[in-house]
Amino acid sequence: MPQIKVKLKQGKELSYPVGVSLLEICREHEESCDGVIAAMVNEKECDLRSPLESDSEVAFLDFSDERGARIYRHSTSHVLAQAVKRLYPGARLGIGPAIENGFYYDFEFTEPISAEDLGQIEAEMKRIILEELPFERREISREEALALFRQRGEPYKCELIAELPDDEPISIYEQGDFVDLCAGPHLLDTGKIGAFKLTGLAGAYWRGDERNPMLQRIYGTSFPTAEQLERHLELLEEAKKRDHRKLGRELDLFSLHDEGPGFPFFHHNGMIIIEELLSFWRREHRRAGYEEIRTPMIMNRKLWENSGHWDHFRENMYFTKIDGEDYAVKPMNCPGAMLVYRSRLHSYRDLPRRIAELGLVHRHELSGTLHGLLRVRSFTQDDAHIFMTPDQIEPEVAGVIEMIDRFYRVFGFNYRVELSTRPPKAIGSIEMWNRAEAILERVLQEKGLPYRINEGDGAFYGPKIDFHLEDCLGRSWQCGTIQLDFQMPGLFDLAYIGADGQKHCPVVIHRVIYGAIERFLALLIEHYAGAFPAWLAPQQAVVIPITERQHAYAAEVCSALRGAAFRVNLDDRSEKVGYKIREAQLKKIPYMLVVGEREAAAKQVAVRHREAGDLGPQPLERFIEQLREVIKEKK
RNA sequence: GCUCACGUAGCUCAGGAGGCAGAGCGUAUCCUUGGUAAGGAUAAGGUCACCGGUUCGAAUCCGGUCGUGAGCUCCA
Repeated sequence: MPQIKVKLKQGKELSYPVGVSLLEICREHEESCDGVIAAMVNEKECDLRSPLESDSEVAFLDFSDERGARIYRHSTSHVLAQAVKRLYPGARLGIGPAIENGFYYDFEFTEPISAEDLGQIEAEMKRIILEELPFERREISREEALALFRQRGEPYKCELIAELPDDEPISIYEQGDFVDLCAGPHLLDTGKIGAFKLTGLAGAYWRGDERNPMLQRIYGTSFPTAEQLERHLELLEEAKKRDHRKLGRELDLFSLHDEGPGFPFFHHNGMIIIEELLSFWRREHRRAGYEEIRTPMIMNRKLWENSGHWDHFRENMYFTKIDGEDYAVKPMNCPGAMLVYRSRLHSYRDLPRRIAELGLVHRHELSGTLHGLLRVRSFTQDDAHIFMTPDQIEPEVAGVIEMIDRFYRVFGFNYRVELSTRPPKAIGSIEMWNRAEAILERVLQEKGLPYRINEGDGAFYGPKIDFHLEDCLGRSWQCGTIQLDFQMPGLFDLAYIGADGQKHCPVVIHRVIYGAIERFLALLIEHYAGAFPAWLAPQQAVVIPITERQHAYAAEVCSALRGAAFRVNLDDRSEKVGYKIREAQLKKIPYMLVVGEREAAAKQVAVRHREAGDLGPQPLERFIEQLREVIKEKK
């Protein structure tokens, strides 16, 4: 019998007869096969059941490997689909991939199901797991596949098969009475699934297109052990405690009202944080050579026709009539900045001209997309438009990338970068777009920033580099963005006089750092779980007298701190220290200054820090210096 | 906008086969002056989201509207 060479990850080289299965190799050479989910054969994911036909490099995957976890959960989604087909034979299958931390499967039910039905489906899944049905792969021809799924009444599967590329082998996986079109690989059998839970039910358009029918998507997750599942669910519960909507109410930062859906109301505490973010922002921007302007909220329709917004953004805009003429509430700041640029002549020596604006924009977003402060209908962009000569593009884009990185580091945010390319609804020539995209890509590569390409997601006037941050549940939100624009300066007839004495059209970068202050604040709340560093904390310290006899001294301490420009309050209610401390902890105030008889006599304060606890007494002056330092360092 | 779910006191939530609206926290007043995460007493507080229907009677059942949540689509 002919032999093949098998090289294992550990470097061992073995010889086996052709057709040996990965499972046999695993049994011989892995300490335990229990946790092994699938294998990588020459960098390709494979079922353990599959035979080896030629010399191969083999590595086994368990749940700790991201690919292993994905295969594990994908197999769970097949069990879900099997359970659904047993309970609802008329249900049609959509797709059922693994996602981050779980999986989903889309179905079209004859009658919509509700969340209460998930329990029954879970019970059926448990039965399927106990049946230990093997996942069996088969490769079949396109005709066979179409016939099979047509006969089983699966039009969505047929649609997928019809669109598979010609050279792609079509594989199906069978487990007992269930068959699914699937590239695989899968677990050995359904019994290998340890613990799972169905976590949600939602609508989802077939193939993500709103013109298609809406299917019902069942979400779930699975883990090898019940303990791991339990821990995951607990982590989710913990994460929900950081939710900015909950903390925003508890810390009195902002509120949302039926009277203005999507239009947030900021309270005093929220305003303090915003003001700190903005003054930091202004300092940094002045230093980086930006000027600041403010343009009107409402401008004439003609401006929006000129800018292209009327044609490309109208469904997101609000309108009004003034003296019988159409006006629009600005959804973007760029046209205003264009007018400011155009209000005087420019020499190439004036460029780059960096014009910033903290502009409040309004956009009509679909009601179903509103989400706390993360998705609103009015928001403040920390915008700037950089007017440049073409040869200034790369250094300016690089400068903005550095600035965004500098800002996000201050808060300790990890971010993800995307390059968004030409959308279907775009203005300008394809050549311009290609050029602009190439420039952005080049700068990203020079900066060595890892990035993902987001095909067709650019603004209508140009491609962009987007910076994404995550919320408490790991959902990703676009914040910073750098958009390159060769179109709008031309539409507004902008010019500068070049070294050659001729008129030239400048290029523009649209960019934001925070993105929207509202969204950034929401992410900050979740990032810090409401416990803001002292420079941002609405209240930086609270003075806590122990008895009424220290009220006068406490008031003195409080006004000394206020005199030093700190945000401090005096808690002179007739409550016990423990009570006041508990309340200050819950309000996440960084410093609590307890003053009793001893402190009053020695002109001291007993400092308690929100996280570090009791730090003991110290002279008031020393505390003031320390707090000043902490605030300056933004720690 | 679409799918499913939800809407009871400032907050968190009970309850309700159709018959006087409940708790804890918070708030107010009084007592208590207490050394590092909840001292005690009393009280106030709700057209049960809104509009309509069924009914002798609706917070409860039905329909609609608005809002909210999880997703989808869309986006800073």
